[in-house]
Amino acid sequence: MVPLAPKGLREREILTAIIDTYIATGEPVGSRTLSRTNKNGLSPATIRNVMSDLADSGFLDQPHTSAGRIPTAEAYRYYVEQITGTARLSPADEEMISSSFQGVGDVDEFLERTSHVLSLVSSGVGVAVAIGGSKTTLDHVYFSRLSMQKVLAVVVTGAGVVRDRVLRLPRDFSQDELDTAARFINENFRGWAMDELKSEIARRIDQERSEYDCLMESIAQLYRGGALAADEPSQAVFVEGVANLVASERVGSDLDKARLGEMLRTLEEKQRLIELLSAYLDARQETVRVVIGLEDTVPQMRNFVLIGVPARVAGEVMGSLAVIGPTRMDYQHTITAVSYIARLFDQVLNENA
Amino acid sequence: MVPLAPKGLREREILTAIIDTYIATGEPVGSRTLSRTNKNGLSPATIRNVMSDLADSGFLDQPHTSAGRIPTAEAYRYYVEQITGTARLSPADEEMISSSFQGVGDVDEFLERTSHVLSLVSSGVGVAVAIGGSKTTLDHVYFSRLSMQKVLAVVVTGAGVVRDRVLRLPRDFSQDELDTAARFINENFRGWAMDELKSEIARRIDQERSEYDCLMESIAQLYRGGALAADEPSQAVFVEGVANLVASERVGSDLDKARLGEMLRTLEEKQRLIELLSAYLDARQETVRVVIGLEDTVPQMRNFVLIGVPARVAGEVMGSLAVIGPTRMDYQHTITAVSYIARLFDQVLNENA
DNA sequence: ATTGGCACTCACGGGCATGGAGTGCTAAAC
DNA sequence: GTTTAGCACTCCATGCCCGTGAGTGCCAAT
Repeated sequence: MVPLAPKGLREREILTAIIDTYIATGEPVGSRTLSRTNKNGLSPATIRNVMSDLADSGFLDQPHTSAGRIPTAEAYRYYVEQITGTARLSPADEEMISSSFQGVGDVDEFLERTSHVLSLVSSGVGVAVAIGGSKTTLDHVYFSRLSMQKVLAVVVTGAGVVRDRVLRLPRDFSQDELDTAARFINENFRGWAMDELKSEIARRIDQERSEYDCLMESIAQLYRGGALAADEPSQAVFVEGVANLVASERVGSDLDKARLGEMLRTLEEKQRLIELLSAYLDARQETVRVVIGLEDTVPQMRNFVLIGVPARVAGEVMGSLAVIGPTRMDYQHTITAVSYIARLFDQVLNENA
Repeated sequence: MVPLAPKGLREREILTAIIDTYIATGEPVGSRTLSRTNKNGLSPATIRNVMSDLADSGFLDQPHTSAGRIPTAEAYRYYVEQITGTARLSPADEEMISSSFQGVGDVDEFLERTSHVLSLVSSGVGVAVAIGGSKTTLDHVYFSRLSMQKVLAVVVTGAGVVRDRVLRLPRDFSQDELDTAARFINENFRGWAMDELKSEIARRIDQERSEYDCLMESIAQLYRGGALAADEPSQAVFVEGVANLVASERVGSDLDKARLGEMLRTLEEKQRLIELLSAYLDARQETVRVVIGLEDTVPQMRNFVLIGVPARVAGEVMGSLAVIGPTRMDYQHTITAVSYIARLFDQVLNENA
């Protein structure tokens, strides 16, 4: 295991300077350049020695023998830890961001705008996914007959999330039957956790199989039709800002067409994104997580990082917000922006509770 | 105005052959190549003469003096007209496509899958937008109190489209009030066109301003809160397959990073896409429209074409389906695929009526 | 009308020299 | 012991040259 941080003060200073200039320029940085830019009047030779040490401890790489050095993943990890928590968003940015969420009513809408805003304030792709957590509770359901064997089911959860679905059922239902079924569910199960509710209904269906009454049979059919599927992975995935991947000068020029294509493809695979985010973002963590070294699990994302955080409303996880961007990015700014939006998320949607 | 089609039979044959090979190879095609590939034993010199004529009448271009010829927009238009209506989708493709729409319940879901399927079967980007046409009719509404001053409004239209919205209202409503308002609307306005309904309600609100009764006042507030906004541009835009823009070998290599970036940006501007589609796809037209020369209105889409069709359910336009792809594409296949999906759209969603 | 022949034009790719940036090492200076 | 200057060496990027190949346009012959 490589050491988590370089030992000496001098080493740390120089490493930070290298990363700063590399992020700014994108060119491998050499000792001469550094000696000129840096105020402490160290000669190129001295810096060379330090750089050599840093390379030995795994913080720097060189693309080829006679090129400058570039930071390794380890170096970025050190760098991010270094700057974490030191700054806040500028008032102008806060204003810009929070005004983007004016008039947002539900989670999906918020997430959609999130992906948009994140793509604007960062040099990466804004990603937001909704996870229908199994801890969501039922507020009420509503059924409406649309046509022969077609029923509209609306489920409102405790957190104010609304899901509607059109069900295709094996037999026709009258609106009266549907109302009765809805009333029964609402009176008996308001406030229940969705997964408990579902297993309870499954249990009752089983139990009363022999002495089927009409109501239970209706509910059984509605249930099998997927009426209560509000907690199924809702698959709401919002991705915006892919243009940044090609337009931003920050993304390495080594991103050739083939890899760019694979990245775009990956970003369009919603299931994949959900897995990716849930793999890296622990629901328990409160703070923004910066994942450097995405290529370990997603090879085509070499030189990309994930900056994300679980999105909570009143403590309950409703999804994730993240930026997927080039390692060469303004970490400071992006981290604070992601964090700020997560705070807004709670704040804005809490009013629903 | 350039002539719509070359005159001679020989000219037409050669033009078609040129376009075919250009679509296949992507290289400017020269007289020698053509003379070898084409069965009719014409010498390169003859072909050169014909090509020269075709260039004069505006069907061919040459990138530089000593290169082969490439088809102009006009040539593609001729080509598309030529092949229109001559072929059907292979049974395997039909099977693949129609199976992609298994279990689809509502318009948005269908459109989302459409964009996906189109991106798979074509070498371009699949686009599908929902247009809340003003001719939609009301089936019924349903209001539900979520919390203080927050109300869930669900609008079901005659075509079976469901829209839910969370309203933030100036005062609190009890569920009873909401039920009364919903009942009033449902009993009086079922089957009305949404825009007539809205102006009628606006009229009544105005008229009864003096002798406000309680019910009318509730409805006024719900209406102002946006309860009936089901026909507002629903902004549902689905875009998939942008990876094709970089991965497909069909897209011209002249698509440099800058332009690719602009295209991606354009494809993410939903409003822009809606305008683009509605500008080119006439709601009255029944058949697939092929628009060659997108660069006239959207400069960054040079060398791209739009293949689209309005999506109808029982004659009512619900949106548009389209492919935006490189001029070098399999027109035959894409056109039939788009057309087939439009037919499926009607078929699948008609069951809702 | 069609064809063969011929000179001319470009784009593309390989080979080669050049310049610049950077490293590593060693020996001297502080 | 740390820092620095000097020097040889490596490697990439750039620019240039030039040969090759594909293609055109034109003209004269069939």
